[in-house]
Order: sequence, then structure tokens, then C-alpha cells
Amino acid sequence: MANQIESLFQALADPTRRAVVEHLAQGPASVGTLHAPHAMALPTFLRHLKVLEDSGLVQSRKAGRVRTVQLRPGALAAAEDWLAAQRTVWDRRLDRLQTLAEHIELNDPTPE
Amino acid sequence: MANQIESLFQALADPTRRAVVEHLAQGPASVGTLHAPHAMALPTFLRHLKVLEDSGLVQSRKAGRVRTVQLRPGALAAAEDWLAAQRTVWDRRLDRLQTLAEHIELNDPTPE
DNA sequence: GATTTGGTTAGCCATAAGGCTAAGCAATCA
DNA sequence: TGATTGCTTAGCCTTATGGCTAACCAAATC
Repeated sequence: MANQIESLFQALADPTRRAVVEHLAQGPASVGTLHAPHAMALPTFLRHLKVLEDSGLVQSRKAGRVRTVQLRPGALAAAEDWLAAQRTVWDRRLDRLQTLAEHIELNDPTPE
Repeated sequence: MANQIESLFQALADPTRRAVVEHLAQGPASVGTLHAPHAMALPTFLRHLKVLEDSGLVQSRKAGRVRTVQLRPGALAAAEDWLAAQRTVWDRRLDRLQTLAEHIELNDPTPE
């Protein structure tokens, strides 16, 4: 599951792949359709799709000679959870600092 | 600020860097402290810190010979927002499909 | 049944990313 | 002031990543 997060962020780190995710948020699409707006060779694009699929963000199946790709519901959850978790701890800490500052006028948060 | 998202996900794509973020969520720390749990040479580790700092996730300043690093509040927001946005469109779509399915008995969208 | 179409596989190339050692430098400490 | 500590810089190496072309295969089409 830690490896899940790994490949998730990895997959989302590339602009082409994020664009594909955004496109797919509107609904499933064929490889060709997804490829069209991207100025790169199909094989190159296909590898991006593979990364997305390996990360679990996307799934696809082939009907005839057309492969249709769609988002996998819930796939973003892991990433969102991680981010939320960080922010939670963090915010709580900032609250504490804030409280502290109100007491001792710490206007230059020199740490540790 | 699309480039913001870019470097954000990029920064979070590496396990060492995510670990540093998790560590820093507990509070600011010196370079040495942050480095300790990681089995890699300091210079290597320093470059991870640089990536984090360049992405805006982290900031640091030097007092004497010690550099202290801390999280930048709100830095994760862009990433969270992007994820939330995708999920929103997506979920709405799935709702529509659900509705559709109730009408026409589309009971197996199972791919793979 | 030949040709197009949509995707796939294989292989090559250049750059980026992540790792290392060695050496340097400024602030402390003995 | 000399040694130690905490980082920093420079440079090198290896692998991963993102891009390409060429050739191929199977499903539609003509």
C-alpha cells in the first residue's frame, strides 16, 4: 500500500499523464481520442497510458481494435488521504505555535 | 501556477522526500536531524531537500552553521485542490452512469 | 482479398534523477 | 588556535524516463 502511493504520485508527476486524467474525468475515451491533443508519437503516448494503468489510476479494455480507457473510481483516494494526513498534523502544530506566540510574543519562529 | 502543481507532484513522487515531509509535519528540524534516519550520503540527501524547497513545500534558514527546515503552510493545497477537482467531476460522472444503469441494466462494466 | 485503421512491439537515443566520493568552508569547541 | 562539526560544492557514475522511428498485427472497410 505504501507502494501504491509511490506509483500514484509518480504517475501524477507528469503533465501529459495529468492531462489524460483530466480528460478521462469527463468520461471514458479511446486511445486514439486521448492521444489526439498531445503532440507526441503514439508509442510514446502509449507508455504514459501504461504508467497510468500500472499505478491503478486507470483501466482499459479492448473491443475489436479499439481500446477504451477509463478512470478507476477511488484510485485518487490514497493520494488524497496522504495529503490530508500531512495537513492535519501540520495544521495542529501551527495552531499550537499560534497559541504559543500569543503568550510569549514569538514573532521570529526560530525553531529547535 | 500549473508549474506549481508540476513540481509539487514531482517532489512528492520520491519516498525519501515524502518521509521528510512526514517528519517535518511534527515540527521544524535541522538538516542533520532530518538526514539521520536515511541511509544515504549527506550530499545526496541535501539535493532532496533542495527539490523540496524549490517546489515550495519547505523553507529553511541558517543560523550559525545549522540550517533549520520547516514546512510551508498551505503548500500542499495546490495538490489537494487538483485531486479534489478531479474526483468531483469524476464522481458526478459515476453518479450519472449509476442512474443510467438503473434504467438500462448496465450491470457489467468490468474491464481488464 | 487488399487496404486502411487503430493499436502494439521492439529498439534506439538524450536527458534527468538519484546515488557516490572528495574536498572545502564557516561556526563552534577544546 | 587547532580540531571538530555541520553543512556545501564539485564532479562523476548508473539507471530511469521520456521521446523517436520502423515494423507489425488484427479488425474494419472497400
